[in-house]
Amino acid sequence: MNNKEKLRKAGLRPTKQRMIIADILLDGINRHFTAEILQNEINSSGNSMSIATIYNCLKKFRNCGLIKQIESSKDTAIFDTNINQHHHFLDEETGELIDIENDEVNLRKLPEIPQGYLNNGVEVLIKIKKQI
Amino acid sequence: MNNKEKLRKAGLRPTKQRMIIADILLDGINRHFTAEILQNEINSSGNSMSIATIYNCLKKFRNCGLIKQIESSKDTAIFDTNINQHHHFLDEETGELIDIENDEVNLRKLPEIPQGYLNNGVEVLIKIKKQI
DNA sequence: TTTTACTTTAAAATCGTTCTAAACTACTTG
DNA sequence: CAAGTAGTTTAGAACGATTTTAAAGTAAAA
Repeated sequence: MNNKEKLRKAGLRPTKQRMIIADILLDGINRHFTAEILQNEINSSGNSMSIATIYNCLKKFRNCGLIKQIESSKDTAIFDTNINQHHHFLDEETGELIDIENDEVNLRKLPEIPQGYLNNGVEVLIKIKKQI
Repeated sequence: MNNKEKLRKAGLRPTKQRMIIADILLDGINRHFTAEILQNEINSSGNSMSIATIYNCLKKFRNCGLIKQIESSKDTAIFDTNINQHHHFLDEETGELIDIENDEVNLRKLPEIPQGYLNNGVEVLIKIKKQI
């Protein structure tokens, strides 16, 4: 399925701008990125785009499940092109994130989901720090 | 150990402002809060404090391990008075966080920590959504 | 004490992100 | 294909959380 079809399937009009971003993000490679990093990649690809459009686009892509936003206490939103359930190592010093595939983690025991709620995904974060 | 001693032990001068905040936060009750919520509690306690001081203080307290900051993609920093390793349910719609005690989660298998790094804490986040 | 280093403060600045409203464009319908 | 309309993009203004500034204040050391 090409990117135009992916956008259509997600209920998004395949505009010129969304196609430029889809061509960068939806290439099957797992990446963590911020709006600013994406803007640099757009510029490097010989295109340009208003930062407002980049934010709009990221929000739409995220809401459609084309990308994920990572839970992070950094001041800049971090997105992930890996939309499968998976986990992360986090170096809190540098903010570096490293993917952990889902099958590398196994939960023996999970707590009961609160009354009236459904499980909507489990994320394991392993904080790491450089050895001295 | 009283709060003055706790601050001293953490390497922080027990100033008037830090004592006010310590009296609110270090009462043994587990709470999630933002700088704004804390400011309201300070005001309710009949005190007042510059917002810059509140941020300074939260940063110092966090760096000393007196409180924790929660990994969250919300635009406001969320802190936690529970400094023991534990986990959370997160309702992404509302942002509500519910504590999960560490012994309610058991990991059968953890990935190998990357070369040159040490494990610095594991956090499990279970995203939940309201049943329809 | 006196000194020194650290802390607090109000106000300004900064930074990421969102809003606004006008111009534009993809899609629908006739 | 033409015209309409609903959704999109844009630059720039606005916003909200947080940090910086620089001056005044305070705790601890000498």
